[in-house]
Amino acid sequence: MLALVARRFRTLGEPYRLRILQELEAGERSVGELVAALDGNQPNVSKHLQILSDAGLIGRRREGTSIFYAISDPMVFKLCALVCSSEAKKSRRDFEQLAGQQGKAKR
Amino acid sequence: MLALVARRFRTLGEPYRLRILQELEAGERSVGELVAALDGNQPNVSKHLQILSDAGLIGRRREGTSIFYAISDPMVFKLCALVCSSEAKKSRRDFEQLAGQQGKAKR
DNA sequence: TCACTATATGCTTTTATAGTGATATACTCA
DNA sequence: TGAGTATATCACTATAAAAGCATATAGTGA
Repeated sequence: MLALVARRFRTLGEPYRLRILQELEAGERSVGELVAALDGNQPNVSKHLQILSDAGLIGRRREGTSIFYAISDPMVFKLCALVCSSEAKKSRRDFEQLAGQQGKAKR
Repeated sequence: MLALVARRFRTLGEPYRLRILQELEAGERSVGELVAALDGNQPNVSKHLQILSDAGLIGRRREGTSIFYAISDPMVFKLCALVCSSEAKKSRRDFEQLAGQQGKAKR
């Protein structure tokens, strides 16, 4: 169970995959569109899409020879929002601590 | 920015670290206590604690020669809860899809 | 069926990270 | 200050996952 959760987090722990999700947040995209938008190479994008799809985060739909991917579990954006706000807090803390140390150093 | 978020997810993408967090959820623990509870070796636990600490998820407090770690960002448990519920949904979907396929195969 | 396009997969190299044992550091007490 | 204990760090090995290239598969239209 714990391993499953860890696996899910790891799936999200790749900047490139987050970029893909970000792009898909605006609406569904074909592989080609993603490759163009993210300036990546096609096999690599396909592989990341496979991983996201296996994790159940995105879904696929065929249209002619193209395949369109779309977010299937909007939870990911809640997760990102939580992490972002937490990250912001941490940055503030780090900054204040740094400022505090410099204050001490001056005395 | 995106890289920071990814990094945070990756920090959580390790079963052993999740176990540590789970253990800390019950209250602060010294390194030795964690090593005993998780049946791990000390250097490894220390390294994971370092990583969690760098991410700002846990904090440290010294008491004599012992160092006690404790959750400093309870957000992690919200994250886990979200992932767990999403994981449960996915499992249900997978199961139903499998059941559907078997139904077809029988005909 | 054949050429063409879009996407997926296999294979190899590279990189990142976990685990492990030895050792260093920090603290306490005699 | 020296012995003893708790924790951290170093150096190494092993493993997993990403990038990249070549190639396979699936669909379309002539």
